[in-house]
Amino acid sequence: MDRGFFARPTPEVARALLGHEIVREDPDPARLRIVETEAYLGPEDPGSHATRGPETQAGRLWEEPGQAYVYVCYGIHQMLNVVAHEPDRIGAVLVRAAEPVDGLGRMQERRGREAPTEIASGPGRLAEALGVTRSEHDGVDLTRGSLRFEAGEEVAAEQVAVTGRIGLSEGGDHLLRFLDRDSSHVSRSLADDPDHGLADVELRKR
DNA sequence: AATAGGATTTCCT
DNA sequence: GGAAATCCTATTC
Repeated sequence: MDRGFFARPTPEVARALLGHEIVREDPDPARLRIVETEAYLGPEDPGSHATRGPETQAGRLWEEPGQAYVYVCYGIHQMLNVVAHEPDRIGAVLVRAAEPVDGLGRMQERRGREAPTEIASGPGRLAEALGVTRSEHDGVDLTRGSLRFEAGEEVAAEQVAVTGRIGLSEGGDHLLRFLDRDSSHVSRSLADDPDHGLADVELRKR
């Protein structure tokens, strides 16, 4: 995926990433198909780290699209985001879940579980499966290099759902979580979100 | 099946 | 010192 892909409105990038792949070459190859993402906007979004301001680690959200923003959540889990926004704007997309395509064996080892649906069905799980850490990967260019996005097959409009974001104390009601409604590799099923919609319909309302 | 509690780092008050 | 964009295990129904 080239830089231009990420230099668009953040929710649009979150939706567009579904179906594409996140790959890692070093130290061993892994490839997963992205099935769930969330958009985090600028300081006007109460759920976004941007509320912490540009002088904090979240200052990454102000920088050039296409680079990784990796932080630690609850002291344990690494969260992989990609900076994504229009010029002079702010935001990033959290990669929340993906389906193993290649390199399953090594990912099973890192995760300590067998079932393919438990390899990367959650942001902390996904980072662990790929071996992504804040110290190693925060700020790396995800358009090229060992850890990067690669073009896969785009998910059809009628197959992409939007829901509120997960795990937020504030701003969770915004419809900014995007998922492949047919995938069994998501972090939580659509049925658990009474208030969901069709992604492209919601995006058009802006 | 559902829920409760523990793990344990990083950043900011 | 406390909160944080979570996950796993154990315990209970």
